[in-house]
Amino acid sequence: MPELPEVEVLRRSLEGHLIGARVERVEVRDARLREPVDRRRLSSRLGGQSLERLRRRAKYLLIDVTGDHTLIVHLGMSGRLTLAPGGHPLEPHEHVSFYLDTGRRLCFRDPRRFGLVLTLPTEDVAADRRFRDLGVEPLGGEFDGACMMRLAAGRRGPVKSFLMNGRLIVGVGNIYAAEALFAAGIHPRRSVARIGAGSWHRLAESVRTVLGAAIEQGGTTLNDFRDGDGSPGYFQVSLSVYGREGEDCVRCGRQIRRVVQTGRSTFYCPGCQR
DNA sequence: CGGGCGGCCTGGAGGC
DNA sequence: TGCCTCCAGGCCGCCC
Repeated sequence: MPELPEVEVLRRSLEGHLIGARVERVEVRDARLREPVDRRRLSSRLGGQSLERLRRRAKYLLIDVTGDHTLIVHLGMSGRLTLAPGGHPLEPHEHVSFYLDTGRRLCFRDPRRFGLVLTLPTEDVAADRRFRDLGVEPLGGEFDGACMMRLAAGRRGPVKSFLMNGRLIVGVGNIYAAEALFAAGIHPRRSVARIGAGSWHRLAESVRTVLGAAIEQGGTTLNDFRDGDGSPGYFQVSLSVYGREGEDCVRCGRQIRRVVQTGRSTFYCPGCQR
């Protein structure tokens, strides 16, 4: 479900409700996520602590708490993190619940259990194996066409795989890779070795523009994305190619195609993307 | 070393 | 209605 825009929308929507709140209790009902949830660590590191800051790195949500620890949440494919009244009935697949002194409950639910909930000492986050090899933030100041060109130097393989390689660039998943390539007029199968400076510049701009627009519109809700307040996003109506196989291209009128690339669907316009 | 692919899970959609 | 297959927004590790 969630790529960078969805996690950023989630972060922004939760921030106002969570900063300053204290965790009274953590309940783990099903510890079997992508990695087993460490119940005792979660409780001892979060219990009684206040939430101080919400950050995002790649598709991870990072919540710094007093006591110098950080709660790390990754939504995987089907995860959600929402606020509910403390006594509200459990959501389906609500595997982890954080009971707050505001009378509300932060609910982590994840039917497919590809998500992640863990804590680390704040000072250890950057060097942790999950974070140390992450690539550049596409909305950060250092990301531009020249940066992409450097990252692509000496590489081969299709540009779509390059865009989705989290060791190079983070946060761009299957939806936004397709949308950015459409916006830049680049065919998803084009080899990175055959992209010139002008195209890299356009692609970098497209990535930033698409991600930024998606954030402004509350993310993409295809099935189940919700922000912290339970509100869906609206960017799905702005998608030009993703999920639109057989429809007419908004720009040139030709039919959008779907192909499979490294096991995943790729949508593109054969007229606009070369 | 880098790229491709299967596997991890469950649920929803669509075909028969 | 029910059963089967396919497909899904991410990521890791194995294989070549």
